[in-house]
Amino acid sequence: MKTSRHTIGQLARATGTKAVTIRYYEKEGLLPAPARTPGGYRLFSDADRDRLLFIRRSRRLGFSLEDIRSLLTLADRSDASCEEVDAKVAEQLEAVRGRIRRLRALESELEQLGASCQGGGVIGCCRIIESLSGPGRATL
Amino acid sequence: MKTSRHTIGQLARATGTKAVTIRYYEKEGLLPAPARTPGGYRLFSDADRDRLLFIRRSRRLGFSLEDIRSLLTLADRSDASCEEVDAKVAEQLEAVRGRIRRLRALESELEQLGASCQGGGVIGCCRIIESLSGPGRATL
DNA sequence: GATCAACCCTATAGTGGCTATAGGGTCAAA
DNA sequence: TTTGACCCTATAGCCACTATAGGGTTGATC
Repeated sequence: MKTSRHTIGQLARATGTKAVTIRYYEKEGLLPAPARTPGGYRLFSDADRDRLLFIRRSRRLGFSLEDIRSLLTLADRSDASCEEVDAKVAEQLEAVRGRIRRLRALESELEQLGASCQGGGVIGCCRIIESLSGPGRATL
Repeated sequence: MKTSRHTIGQLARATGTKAVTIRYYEKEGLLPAPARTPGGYRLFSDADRDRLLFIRRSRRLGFSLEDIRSLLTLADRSDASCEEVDAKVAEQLEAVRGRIRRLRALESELEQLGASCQGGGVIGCCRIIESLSGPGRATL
């Protein structure tokens, strides 16, 4: 099984990533500068493809590019300890849980707001607008 | 009770909004251009403060500035029907629920990922890195 | 009236993670 | 050689702010 070379379009289709995004990752230093054809087209190796898949999977899990940069650095040093990786995952999990909590609070506020309006009325007596408008607890 | 005038700093403190943000809302047309002192300082009325509070409450509920623009327009025409307002709220509620669903999926993926690593090991045999790295289902 | 700190002004650029556009060049098959 | 699909770079835009630079105003105190 020889190592094949792929154009950016092939890589894009194979990974579900847009070509512009791949170039962006390269510019950000997440992907190494690939080989080029005489005409300047990028030629990616299988290793490049694997690295890109790693990035995309991590992004899907909500990691920032900065996080992914660290994860990649760790992944490249196979003698490093697992602890940092573990910590990053735990941290991300906590961040996600925090976001869920805040969204749930939002959800119930919006439910209440929606329930206050039965429709058919006019703005003048709209409870939603009323409740967004005040009462102004802020005394200036 | 006379209408008082407030500097941007007073308004900022009263509404929990940074002065730069207030100026930004003005530039975006969400707040009207306020009165000015001879020296050019902004002077806000109580109506301005109420409008800003409306904006901030709506933002806290996750509405975009574009949504808020519509809500403000509706709120200003007290003879308009409630339906549009109601629809906006329902739409926002759906958006929030969608985000919660996606975050919950993320949460459980991250839980699995975290559970796969017991710590103490080295990257070379780290299940997390392994699982982010592959198996490459994408056959190129 | 001078001084001072606290406040305010505008304008511009940066954040993250892309996406869109303009204006071109390359490649491979027919 | 022509066509059409593909690729290149560079720049600007998206959202909702935030940060910074470089200055001017205000009002209380001396």
